[in-house]
Amino acid sequence: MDRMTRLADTAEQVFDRHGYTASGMDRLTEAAGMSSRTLYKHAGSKAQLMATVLARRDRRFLQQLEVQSVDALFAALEDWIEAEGARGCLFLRTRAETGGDTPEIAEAVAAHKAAFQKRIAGIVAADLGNGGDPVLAEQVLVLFEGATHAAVYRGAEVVTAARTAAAVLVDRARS
Amino acid sequence: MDRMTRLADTAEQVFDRHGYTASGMDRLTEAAGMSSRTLYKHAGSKAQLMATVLARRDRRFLQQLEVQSVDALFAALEDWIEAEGARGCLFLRTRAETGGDTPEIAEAVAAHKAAFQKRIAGIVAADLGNGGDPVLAEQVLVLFEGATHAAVYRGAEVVTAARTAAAVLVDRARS
DNA sequence: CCATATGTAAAACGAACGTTTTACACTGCA
DNA sequence: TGCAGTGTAAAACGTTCGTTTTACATATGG
Repeated sequence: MDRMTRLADTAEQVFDRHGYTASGMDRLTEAAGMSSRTLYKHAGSKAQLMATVLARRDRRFLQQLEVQSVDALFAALEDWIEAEGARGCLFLRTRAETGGDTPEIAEAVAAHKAAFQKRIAGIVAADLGNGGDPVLAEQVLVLFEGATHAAVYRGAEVVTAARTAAAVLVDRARS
Repeated sequence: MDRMTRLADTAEQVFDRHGYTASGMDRLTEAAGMSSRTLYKHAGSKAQLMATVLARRDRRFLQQLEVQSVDALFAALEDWIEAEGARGCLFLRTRAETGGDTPEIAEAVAAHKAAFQKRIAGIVAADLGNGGDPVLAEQVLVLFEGATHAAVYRGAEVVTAARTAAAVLVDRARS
């Protein structure tokens, strides 16, 4: 396991649990088990490190969402939350923390959300077996985002509620 | 307009736009137009100031949600976003930023979300005209939370998508 | 007209911030 | 044997953090 992987993995955990601004470089170097000199050589800066973390998380997250039905989409979210916990969306949180003033972070967030929305639209189209349904896709996206954030304080059961709600909407759109 | 009101109002804007940690006391004193000494006399500390801000926002937000139907609930969210913009939920953002390590903030967030969930359950019960429907209430909450957060990057139109989705679910529950 | 309260302006506090530098140890290849 | 390359440990950089303090101005009420 090379140093950049180890650094990005531990940084993702620290940033996710304590927030971007509140996570000092001391905590990151200690968690990654390397000196600050090595960290800066590999990561460039704190903001670049966060951008790297977000890019890797984007890949990992979208990989988990490689499904062909809306029901499987919410099943995947259940799996994700069970494995990672429910702390809301790291992308939106980070973007809000930095107020969009950090270009590399703002770009990583925008890229992720665009890809995410596209993925949802594709899943809805595959599920319906036609060219897609933009309104339904938007509703599924809202349910997904809502489940992600409501799970923070209502628990993982809200994903089930979102899942059955989505099933109703898909069923309606199919006929 | 007394000083505490002026302070809380401007602090809410600053915190909401730039985040809790990233908002230094200098920016707060300057925005509120008062010396740091006066600020600390009235607010106690930065964390207490944020807790005060959250408590006031909780009152204002729930006031806007004093409606009797699910449709009016999402209409109220549309109004809120038009007036305040879409930056996600300040409560969840602040809680995530502090990692729950600041008791007064964690308590304010927990109190708000409990009241919010109770309000939704009440609106669903009023709309259905019966004792309520816990599953439907959870689904409406997820749609509301989802619209709040999706609006950040998809625009206020997602609220309309959530609104029509909620109408479908309510209609189904009524029969 | 003095006393008290309440405010401002600004300096100062120690701590923590992100980042860079210094000094030194270990590897692998000529 | 020697020389890069890559790592660590730790001090130091200047800045900013949240908070307190000092010194001084202003208004109100007995």
